[in-house]
Amino acid sequence: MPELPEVEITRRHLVPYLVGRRIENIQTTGDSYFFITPPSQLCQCLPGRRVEGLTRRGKYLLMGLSGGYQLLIHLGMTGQLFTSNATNGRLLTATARAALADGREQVFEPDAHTHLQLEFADKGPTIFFRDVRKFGKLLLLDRGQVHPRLARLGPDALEVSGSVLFRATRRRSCAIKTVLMNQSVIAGVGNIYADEALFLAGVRPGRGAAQVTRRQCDVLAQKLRAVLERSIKAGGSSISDFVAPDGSDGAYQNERHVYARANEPCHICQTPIKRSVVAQRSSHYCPCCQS
DNA sequence: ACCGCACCCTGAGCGC
DNA sequence: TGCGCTCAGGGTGCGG
Repeated sequence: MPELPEVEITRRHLVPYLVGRRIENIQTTGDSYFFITPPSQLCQCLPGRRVEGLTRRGKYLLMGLSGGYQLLIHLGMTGQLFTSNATNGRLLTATARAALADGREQVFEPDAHTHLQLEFADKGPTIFFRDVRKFGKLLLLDRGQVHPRLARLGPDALEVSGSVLFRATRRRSCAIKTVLMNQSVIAGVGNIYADEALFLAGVRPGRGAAQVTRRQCDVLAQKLRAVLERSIKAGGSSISDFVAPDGSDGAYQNERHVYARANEPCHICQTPIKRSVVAQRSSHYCPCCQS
């Protein structure tokens, strides 16, 4: 489940593999709703273009292309971007794993879930976009076009302040966790890091947003930034599908305090972690440390 | 303006 | 043992 840290790690890994290279050819799977821009149009527009940059807005990646075009990528829940020299067994078929064990050069074999392949004029590593559940999004933006979804995004979660959070929580009847995950309030926070930051701030996910004090908003914003920065350092969370572009797994899942730890003891007070549903999402908290 | 819900899709896990 | 069904999972857009 890629959230801000996983998207940022993906971006950092891919920059050296993308920027300055010229796309020669692309391959796609067939029309599907997650291709906001139809594959036929991508095939027409992408080849020949040089990649000029790769930036991130919240959980979105923006690949800058020559001619002023931009490819907008959202990884959804199970989206993966990786290079053809990635060697994570979870990405490979049995044949490819055997080849790797034999010391032969590993070749990722695109499967039915590999929706986009970028091949480059320099014949170097290919870039793959794979998404089993198809919750991701691919969209080509024309010169100067700003997608409404991007325009609506709030400040990046790495830069969120207590005052932004405090203002957003006033006169709202929803739960504090709903506010944290609202991308137009803060861009980049999903279920895992919302639960973790709420734990560190001592606030229950289901607490009414308007009941959170100014002081708690400051702490929450600070913990949120800390948790995201720490996860980026650890290589992200590889809880289900996340694999970095070089094939490495993240390690942040080993540092989790509450997420997906229902019934396990709290790291602080040993009370069993509780699971509840907030905003239609499973939420985890310590009933003793959080109020 | 804000909130809650349906929907997108597939694999894992369970029951028969 | 094997088949088929149910549901989890997160973000977004839409309807109320």
